[in-house]
Amino acid sequence: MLGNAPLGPIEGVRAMRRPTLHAVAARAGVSKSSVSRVINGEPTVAAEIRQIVMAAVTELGYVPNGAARNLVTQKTNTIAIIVSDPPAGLVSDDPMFAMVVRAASRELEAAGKQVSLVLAGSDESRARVEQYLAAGHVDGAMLVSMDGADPLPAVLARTGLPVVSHGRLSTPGLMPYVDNDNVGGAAKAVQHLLDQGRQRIATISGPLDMTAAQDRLNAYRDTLKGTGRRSIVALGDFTRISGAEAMRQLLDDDPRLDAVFAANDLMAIGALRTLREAGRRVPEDVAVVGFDDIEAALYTAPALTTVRSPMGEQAAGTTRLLLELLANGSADSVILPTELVIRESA
Amino acid sequence: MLGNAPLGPIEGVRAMRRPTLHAVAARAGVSKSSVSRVINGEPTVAAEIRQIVMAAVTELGYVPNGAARNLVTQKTNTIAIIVSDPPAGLVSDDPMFAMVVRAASRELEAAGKQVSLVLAGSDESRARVEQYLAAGHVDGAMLVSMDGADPLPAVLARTGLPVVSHGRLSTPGLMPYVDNDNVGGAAKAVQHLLDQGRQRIATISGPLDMTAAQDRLNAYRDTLKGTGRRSIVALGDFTRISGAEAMRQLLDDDPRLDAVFAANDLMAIGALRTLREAGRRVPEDVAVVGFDDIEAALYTAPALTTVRSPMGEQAAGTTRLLLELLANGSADSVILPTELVIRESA
DNA sequence: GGATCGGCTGCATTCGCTTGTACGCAGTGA
DNA sequence: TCACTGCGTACAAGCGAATGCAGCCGATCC
Repeated sequence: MLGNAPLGPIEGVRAMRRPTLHAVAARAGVSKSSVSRVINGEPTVAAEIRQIVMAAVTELGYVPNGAARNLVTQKTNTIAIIVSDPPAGLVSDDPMFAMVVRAASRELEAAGKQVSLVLAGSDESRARVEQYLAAGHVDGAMLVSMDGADPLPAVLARTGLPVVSHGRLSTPGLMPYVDNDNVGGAAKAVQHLLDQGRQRIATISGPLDMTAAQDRLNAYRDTLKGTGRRSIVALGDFTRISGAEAMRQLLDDDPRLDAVFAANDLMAIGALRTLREAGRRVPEDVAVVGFDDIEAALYTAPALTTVRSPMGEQAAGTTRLLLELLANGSADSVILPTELVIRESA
Repeated sequence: MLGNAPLGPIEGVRAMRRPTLHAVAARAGVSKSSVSRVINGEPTVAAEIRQIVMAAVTELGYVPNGAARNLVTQKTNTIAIIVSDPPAGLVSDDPMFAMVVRAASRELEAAGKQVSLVLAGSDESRARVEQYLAAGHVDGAMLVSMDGADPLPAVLARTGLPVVSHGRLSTPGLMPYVDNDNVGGAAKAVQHLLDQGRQRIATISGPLDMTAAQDRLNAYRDTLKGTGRRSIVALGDFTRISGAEAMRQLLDDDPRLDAVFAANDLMAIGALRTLREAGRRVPEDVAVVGFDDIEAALYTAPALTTVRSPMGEQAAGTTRLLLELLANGSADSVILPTELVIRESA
């Protein structure tokens, strides 16, 4: 059906086939094996031959065919970054996505690996992902922001493919991961509010099928425990809009609250808007603390007090973990420290 | 150096080789060709045989090997998304990146294509990109946010690989693209400020090696022309911090300015912070208009008046353009309309 | 001077799959 | 009954590169 461009719109030199190993060998007057050895930098090649081959390579502009190489070596030099995709329509400018994907890609490219980006959304697409990985397109995979209900991690772990996770998974022991100290960070945030003498401290939680949200909520509760304060919880999903809505609900539930700990900065930003609309001053009337310390936290009015989680570090660390797993066959999970950053909002 | 896992940490069933076409054929008692035809959904297969083959496939859990398939078909079903990467260290939560990569990935996966994400940063990495594409790893590529100085577009265009660009390139005619109406949008923004009776209208420009920044700056100048107002320009690089700094500089240059058009929302957000620090009220003292209408524009205080550019649309459109190019051998560039969104800041 | 050794090369096989071609079989018309 | 269609199937030839193995060479040793 395709092929020799019968009268297609592209005319002229229809991309004369790229030169092959064979062509280079012929040009250099040596065997294919020798060319292959030169290309792969094997030391068992006479300097003179190496020269001749290199000359032929540059002359012909030879580049080894990836598919052929993958086929025979059974390796692809490619790593999949698998990101759970929010339901369609909900296209968000999630800073997490940008930071993580970018940092991980950099680390992988530095290690000479190629990156295959996979969005795991619907069930259907998840089946595709499984097929894709089973087809041997990649040497390993890195999971990003999987929720607890997702069956993908378990499936992947069973394939025998080296896999690591960016963030702890609900099901323990499936694969190594790099996470940050959500519990410690959230505790510091709430403690800071307590230290300020805040009496009614609410929280806006993330989606509870994600461990980061669970950890942060639990730490909030644990830190409040024994202080005589009750916990006031609203549920969000880590988006700005959900933060704004949750804040509205919190104000309804307890109009006298004087502090809010949002489980991430995006929701904190949403909460700030609701508070402004409600005529509450921050931090005088209500103190707000976020989590993550995304760049935007520096630009809110007032600037956001938050917990710094080293996202770039975490992504790079996860990548290195995978590379280690690939090299050694094993790797140990890592927890990165978090730190309170005090600005204006609390 | 590697290979048969002499005494590596991974023990036990070392992933018994995946079944091959051959194995399925043997199990089903037919030839490999028949299995291949069934797998590829060719109609010239008897229903009975198809059944038997399918049974064997599911029984053995067969998944065709990607590399082998790519090798013989000379296609990879993979598209590269090539994003110019800011210099290391400068890891940003660029909303553009998230939106574009996500939208494009979705569109590609919907079309059954796999996505290869490539960060083009240093010169060295750019050479790698070229090699990668020449190695036949992908069927086509999509360029994102290339600056004018980047030689990559020209190189790629010469390889004969189908390539499209997200956003117009400085060098015209190299490849089709999808852009949005930067000129029209910027004109609307500035006109809005004029309509308000603003007298001293400044602008914060983006990096001038990008066409989007050029277009927006030119439209600013053209719109001001003939109104008796002079143009006041500061240079940014599309980041928040650069917006904040540029705003500081503008206030130095002309303390009496009463309006600013920032070439994107991120810089507008930075400008808002500087204005707040300088004690200027927005919009009473200084009106601010941004560009892009990223989600964050809804959450600034005051909410940002801006020009909506359909980023997700643009990314999806660029993807479809590439698919069309792949299918037809040609495709026409597209310009998407932009629209002024009036909120509180102007 | 002849056997041995070590360093390089080239040959042939292999990876797993697609596809052009030859061929078998049953059904049809003469 | 036989040649003729046609549909479907099996066979075999690659796709392009990596690699174990044999063989060639000159150099070394006795």
